[in-house]
Amino acid sequence: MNLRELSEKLGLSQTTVSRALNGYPEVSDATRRRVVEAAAQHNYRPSSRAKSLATGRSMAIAHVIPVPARHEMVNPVFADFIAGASDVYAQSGYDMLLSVADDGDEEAIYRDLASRRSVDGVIVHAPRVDDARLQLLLSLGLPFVVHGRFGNATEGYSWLDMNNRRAFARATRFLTDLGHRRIALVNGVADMDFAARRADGYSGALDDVGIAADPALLLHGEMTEHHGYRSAHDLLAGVDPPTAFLASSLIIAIGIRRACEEAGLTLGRDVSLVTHDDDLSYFRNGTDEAIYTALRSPVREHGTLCARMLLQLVADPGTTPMTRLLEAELRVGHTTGPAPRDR
Amino acid sequence: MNLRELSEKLGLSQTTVSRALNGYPEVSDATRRRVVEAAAQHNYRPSSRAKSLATGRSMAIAHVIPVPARHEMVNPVFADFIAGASDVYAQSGYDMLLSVADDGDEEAIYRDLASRRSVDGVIVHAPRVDDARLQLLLSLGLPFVVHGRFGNATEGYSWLDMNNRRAFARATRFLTDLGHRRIALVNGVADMDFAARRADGYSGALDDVGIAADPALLLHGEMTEHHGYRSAHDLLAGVDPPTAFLASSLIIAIGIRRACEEAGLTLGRDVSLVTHDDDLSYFRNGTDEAIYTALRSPVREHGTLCARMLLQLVADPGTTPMTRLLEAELRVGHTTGPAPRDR
DNA sequence: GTGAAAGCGCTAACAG
DNA sequence: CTGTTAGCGCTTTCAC
Repeated sequence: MNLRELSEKLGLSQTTVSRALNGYPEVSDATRRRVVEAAAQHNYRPSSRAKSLATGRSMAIAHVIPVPARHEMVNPVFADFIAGASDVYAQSGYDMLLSVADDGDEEAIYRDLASRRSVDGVIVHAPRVDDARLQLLLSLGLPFVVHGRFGNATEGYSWLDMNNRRAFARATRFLTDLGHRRIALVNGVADMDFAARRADGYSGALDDVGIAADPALLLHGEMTEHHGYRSAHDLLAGVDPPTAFLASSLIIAIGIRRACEEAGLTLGRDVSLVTHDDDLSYFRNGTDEAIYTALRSPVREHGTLCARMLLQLVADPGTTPMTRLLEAELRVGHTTGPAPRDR
Repeated sequence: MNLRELSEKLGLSQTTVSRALNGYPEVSDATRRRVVEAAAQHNYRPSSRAKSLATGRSMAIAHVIPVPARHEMVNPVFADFIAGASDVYAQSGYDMLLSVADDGDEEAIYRDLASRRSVDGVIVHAPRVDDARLQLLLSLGLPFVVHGRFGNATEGYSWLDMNNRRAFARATRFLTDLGHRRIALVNGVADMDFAARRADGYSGALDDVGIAADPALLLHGEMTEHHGYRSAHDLLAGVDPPTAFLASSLIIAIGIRRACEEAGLTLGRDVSLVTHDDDLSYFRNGTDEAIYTALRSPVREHGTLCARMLLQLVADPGTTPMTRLLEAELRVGHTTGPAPRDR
């Protein structure tokens, strides 16, 4: 059923039917009622492509998520983020386009999206410290919101980020206050912006209390259980092992926990663990928590916030860039404790 | 830059330019070269909406993924599946639309997709044993492929599934052969088709070797770490605890492992663990494996296979339904062993 | 309050 | 080999 058929069936012009359905005021109440009813009855919905072509707005938003080519791994935090965003889109009548980009041909994807005009805006994931995408996106003229930031370039575009530097400085400081002096940070991939800021917060906090950062205790890698396990395992087997771990994600923390347990260490007593917690729904359920001492930062909410920002930007392209810095909440529980005196 | 502008710039008709770009044979080589070059230079790509409207094909596929409303949880296996599928789409010039459906208004989403003609086909996720969606989808006339099956309705539509029944029968039999008689199955939500088949395989295998199934050992719930942990924890604290666990997913297995470790039990010695392994990239990296005894079943590959099936269906709507049943591979490692003699 | 007509940017007969 | 023309299904002036 299309507009023409529906209007013929009603003995009205396409114009009137269209106006009635789109809430234009100049339609009589009686007509509108009749039209709306017939539309519902015949299950009529305007073709999204025809509508897009006529209005010039595609009513769709793209999310471009990077997949490190060598691992073909998708970071599950995207799932939560996307769930949050898609709520917003659904409520506003937008569709969500998902593009999985092999590291590297991301640029081609953005160009494609822009020149094919398939979406009205883009959410950019996983920005790196020094990322060519920023210039590209600005030049493309496609509204976009970044989840995170592009290194020092923090102005001239819209982004939402959590205060990674402060969060990790705070967690580090929390551990040094407990007497820990050898604290390992099992971090994400080094050129990711979030990882750089976290490393920064960590080093800064050590500096503040006069502890010389040991490069061996700062480990970069993928956000995987394996990275957490391997890093912790190796450090614990080495000389002068850390008494505390700072994990850059819940998954990494789970790997660390496994290594600690295998080494016969009890968390919160023999060794402490603080993690950044993406609030992965997969691991949470009710009040129980697998890893209890965490910097809480709900990604799903990030998704809804970014989506809202973008829709606003799309609705009014003249808007000046919006930025939003969120603070993580430090929740203390049974996986941390004072540094063991004698080891 | 649109087709009109490009053709004017070249002094050719839109038709010729369109034909040159779309690889039609009747264009002279010289012209084609000139056109292709100009298109590349001006970064021209046809508007996808205009193209869709003209051709009647939207060149997009939707994935509808359900999110249990109460948990707002997204099962990460979707991420892997989608990564696999999106590869296929990218190569064939298709876009991927992602719809996150609150349990319940899934039907509205399919109707919407169909009547707005925003996609050429749909991948259906998480079918239930008795699922109203099957009839709906058939009546909608929108090509679709189901990842899994709709209970006993295994014909008249296209699906790809793994042989859940056989896989779990096999794993169960493997454990009974090792001498286990009390085997717990920590399964997914009961009305999910995959969970029903797994329970079926499990009970059948117990039956075959003359073990009376104890209902207390069959636990249904969400695919979360918490469900695994809680189930195993409770069983281990109860009377006559199981000597082996069968986990319906890697995440569940991780929860089970935690409960076992907390109870002071060593996997593969005091208690055995076999898991269905979705091959979640998050947990895999290199050759290391967190849980080693597993029914291997690579979801990412399921994604590419389903996508290929669907594209074929879309290309030739007359195709008879395709079905594909994959076998899981049982890999045996250090998390299983004979049943402990005395407990 | 309603309708006729133009046009969004492309593809696809049909001519030549 | 190239061009002319007529849509695809909607929205949106502009008239009435």
